[in-house]
Amino acid sequence: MSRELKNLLYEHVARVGKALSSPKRLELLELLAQGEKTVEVLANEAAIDMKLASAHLRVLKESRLVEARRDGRFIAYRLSGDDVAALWANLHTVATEHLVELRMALNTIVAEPERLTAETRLSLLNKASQGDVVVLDVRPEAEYQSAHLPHARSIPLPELKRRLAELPKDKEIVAYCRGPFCLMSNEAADLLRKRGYKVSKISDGVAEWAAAGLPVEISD
Amino acid sequence: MSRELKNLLYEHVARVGKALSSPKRLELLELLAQGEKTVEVLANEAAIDMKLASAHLRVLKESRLVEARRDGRFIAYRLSGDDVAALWANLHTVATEHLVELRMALNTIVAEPERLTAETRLSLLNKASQGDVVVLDVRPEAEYQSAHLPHARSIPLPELKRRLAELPKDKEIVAYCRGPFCLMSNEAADLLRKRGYKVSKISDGVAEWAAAGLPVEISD
DNA sequence: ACAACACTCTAATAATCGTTAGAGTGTTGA
DNA sequence: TCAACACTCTAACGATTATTAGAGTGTTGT
Repeated sequence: MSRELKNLLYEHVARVGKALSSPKRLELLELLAQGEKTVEVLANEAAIDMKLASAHLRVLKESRLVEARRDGRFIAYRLSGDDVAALWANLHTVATEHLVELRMALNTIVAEPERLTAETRLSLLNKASQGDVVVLDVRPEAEYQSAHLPHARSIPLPELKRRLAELPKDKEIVAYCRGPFCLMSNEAADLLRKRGYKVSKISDGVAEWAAAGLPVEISD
Repeated sequence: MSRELKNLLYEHVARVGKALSSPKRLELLELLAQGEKTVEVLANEAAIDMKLASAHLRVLKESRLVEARRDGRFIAYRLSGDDVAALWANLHTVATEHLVELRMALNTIVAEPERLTAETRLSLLNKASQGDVVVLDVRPEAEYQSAHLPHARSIPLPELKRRLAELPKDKEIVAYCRGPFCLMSNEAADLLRKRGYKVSKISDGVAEWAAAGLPVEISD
């Protein structure tokens, strides 16, 4: 008697799983984890047709992972909650942990599969608050405004070359961007390293950072 | 140039999402979160054909969420790691949090949608360790052996009626089972309440408990 | 009121998935 | 060595899903 009701429960959860079963939707979700964005922006950044982006966003909306809001002629989407960003972080962590193919694919892109531990994160937070390291956010400024790591400084990747003067040569610099699948911080680190800066990169984005239970800052 | 490589990453993660997109697979995953089980047991408990169970388990295995091990004539499946159980807990939490339909469906089954907070869990752990409450595990004994909440006592639901003498009438009893979608602890609580016991039920199973960062016990 | 814009909705196709049936594989006990 | 067992694999079907095109909707600026 309760079997059909139980099946109903699993079916509802499976709706969320289904929303997470398409690469494009995951990419959109990661972009939305950086902050609210319009369909046009999302389509551009994910390099897909706007109609297709709209269709995928509809699925995400029906599974209640994202919410939409009309802003003039634009429609802006955002995650339904911080727990959705945490779910995304959890999902790609499990995938990276267990899927050998994913780890190999990651290795062909960046020779750095190491994940941050609770200690490295805390020590970074500590050093950042004391000014011992410069935490560098290389995402677009709007995403920095939406949320960023504590004490982080914003220099979007395209502006980095002409804003080098803002960075100290004697301090350690730690660059980050959208998360483990984002290459902006790699490019930034390569650029800075060539110019003689002491720079490293971390794979965390704000979603991963928050999912680890650490605080993020929001620019008013 | 890096776009195809990036797509590859999302495709791999989507494989895990795809594995989570079928109600039957989620049910199997929840059963496996209780411990290692054979295909036959899984098929019986999920009330599906063994061939179908085998097919679903194959998908789960290909997405590396579960592992298989031959044990004589039987093949036993288990989760690939604790992070998989945590992912399942995270998934159904997000679903329950945001999907109105799921919450309503849950309400028709149990009139109790409340989720445990960090404080309730800690206070339960505290009271249990001091013997102020009896934590009662009503799952099959094998699942208790595999992992159970700290200080929990095992009385499988089918044996409860004839083992009432083991439970005190003056102490608070807290029953639990496989998780928020499992009804065994509800049945147990109903039974005990009718007999005059001071009993309540929590929605946590070992997966939810562990996902909250709390320790679980394993019987040797 | 009208055109331009930023989407969304509907419809239609090809590709993929869930489920079942039947044959095949590896293991155990006689 | 053989039968029984506990699965897995292959093939096949109907049912979904991804993607695109074309028409439709609500908003803004003139």
